Amino acid sequence: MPALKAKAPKVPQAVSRTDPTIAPVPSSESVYERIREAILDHRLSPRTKLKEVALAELFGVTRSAVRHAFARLHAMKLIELRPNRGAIVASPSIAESRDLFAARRTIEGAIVDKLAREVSTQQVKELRKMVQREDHAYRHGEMREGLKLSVDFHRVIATMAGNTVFAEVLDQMVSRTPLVVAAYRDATRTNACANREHADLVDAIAAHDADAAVRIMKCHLCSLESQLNFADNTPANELANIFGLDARSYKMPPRRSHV
Amino acid sequence: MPALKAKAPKVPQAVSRTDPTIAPVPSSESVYERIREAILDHRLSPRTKLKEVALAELFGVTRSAVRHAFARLHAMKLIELRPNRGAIVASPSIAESRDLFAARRTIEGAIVDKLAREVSTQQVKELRKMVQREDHAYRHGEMREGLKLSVDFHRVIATMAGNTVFAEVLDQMVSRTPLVVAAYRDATRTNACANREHADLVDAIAAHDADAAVRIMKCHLCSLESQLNFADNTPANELANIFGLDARSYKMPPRRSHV
DNA sequence: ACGATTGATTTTGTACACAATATGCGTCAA
DNA sequence: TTGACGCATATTGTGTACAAAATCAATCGT
Repeated sequence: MPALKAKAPKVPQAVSRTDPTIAPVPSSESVYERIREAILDHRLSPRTKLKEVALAELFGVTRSAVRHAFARLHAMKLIELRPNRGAIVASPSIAESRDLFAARRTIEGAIVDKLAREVSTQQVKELRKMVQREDHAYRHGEMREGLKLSVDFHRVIATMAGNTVFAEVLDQMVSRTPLVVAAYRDATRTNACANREHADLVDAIAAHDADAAVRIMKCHLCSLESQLNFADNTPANELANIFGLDARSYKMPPRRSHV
Repeated sequence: MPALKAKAPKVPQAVSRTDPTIAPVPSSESVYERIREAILDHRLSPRTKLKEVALAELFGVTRSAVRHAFARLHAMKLIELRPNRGAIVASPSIAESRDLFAARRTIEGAIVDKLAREVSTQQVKELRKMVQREDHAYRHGEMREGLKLSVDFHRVIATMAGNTVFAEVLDQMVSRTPLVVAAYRDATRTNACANREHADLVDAIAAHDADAAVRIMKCHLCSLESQLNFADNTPANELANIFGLDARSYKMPPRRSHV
């Protein structure tokens, strides 16, 4: 059977020069993007193991590139790096998930407060366009596209507010949120209602009503959080989270048990 | 000279199972820590070039380890990674510095608000001890130690507040602040007065007076920021920042100058 | 039959060699 | 003298080989 462990998929990775695409983009960048997208799209579930060689062959790059991508994904808290045991898609604990939403309320509250006071008509126009596209996607049942646009909406608001530090921090938090949703979403509910709240938020911002904007944003985030089930959903992850263990490491303790 | 490229510093990484915390694991950890400390201590100035081989030989590790450390330092925004041109200590722009302080006011405000409501007597005791040690350091002229304790004070408060997401985010921001100070500090002033404000803050927290604690924290941060000189200090960095350029790349424009 | 242990295989970690790029210096022409 | 060009050197980027560690499966002892 090992015979079919063919070297065939061994792809020439010296393609850098033969590849007509622009040079300045390292191959690890695209790997990072593709894995990131997959996690945000819920195509990769929490705790999924990410094998270096498999991904390298899949994307036609070397392990080094995958490894670089892993480093960035780890910095964004999207994956967990376990020494000598590889990378897995991060699985936020319940406490961490709650903390994440609490932090988002504070930070996005501050962001919309600032934006509502300083927003330009051009920016309002752009925001309305985004809400419209998001609405369109949801109406046509394109949930995946809608989710992505919804995430982008929060990112764009953060960027518009003009504080680069906040924007960077929030980018990480917004990216982590889909992971929380994937881990704890309540199958009996739907989170498509978010769009209405986005529209209301833009109205408040357009009216320069900072207080209302802050209130709507915090309410929006609370609403998102309340749609999650921190009680008994996704039991496998739950167990692992409760005990703070990797689901695959139950056998570890015996090592020193008889000492 | 390559003779002293000692193989000696082989580090044991088998401790991984005992430490479930975040862990890229390797000997690069110590390199990361040492460079980080050096930046926080103002021993490494903004825009200082960090050569991979030099650091590798200095610390007795391989380039790979230095490279891993660079990746983490970059994630913490402590260094800048310029493709094919190496790493330099980050030099925050004026706008970025202001954004950083604004973000800290918001986040640390939220943190002390939470802490003031939930703090335990044990935690208060620990905070008072920290203030005392900091005071002791400053009184004995140990500015470097005082600065480190001052930074730690903010980190400890963030940890005590119990929101891990906030704590992580703030850790990055607090770490970046010494860089801002290094780039824009006003030589005519002293920032040793911060200690009194720390003491007042602990008093407010101990009294569970959240509003006062928030006010004092924001005031403290404003006070820190006001001690910086965003006008004409450290002219070299200033120039580079004004034009958004790397100080060493003035020769770049000629490329298309005659078009 | 169950659990622990050992060995084979898979998977990750690290050092190193070579390639690509940037940098610095010296020369040359206007 | 000034600016541009090109070569020599220095520095970073990347692929690969090897070593260390974990995983899996089958075996052995109780």
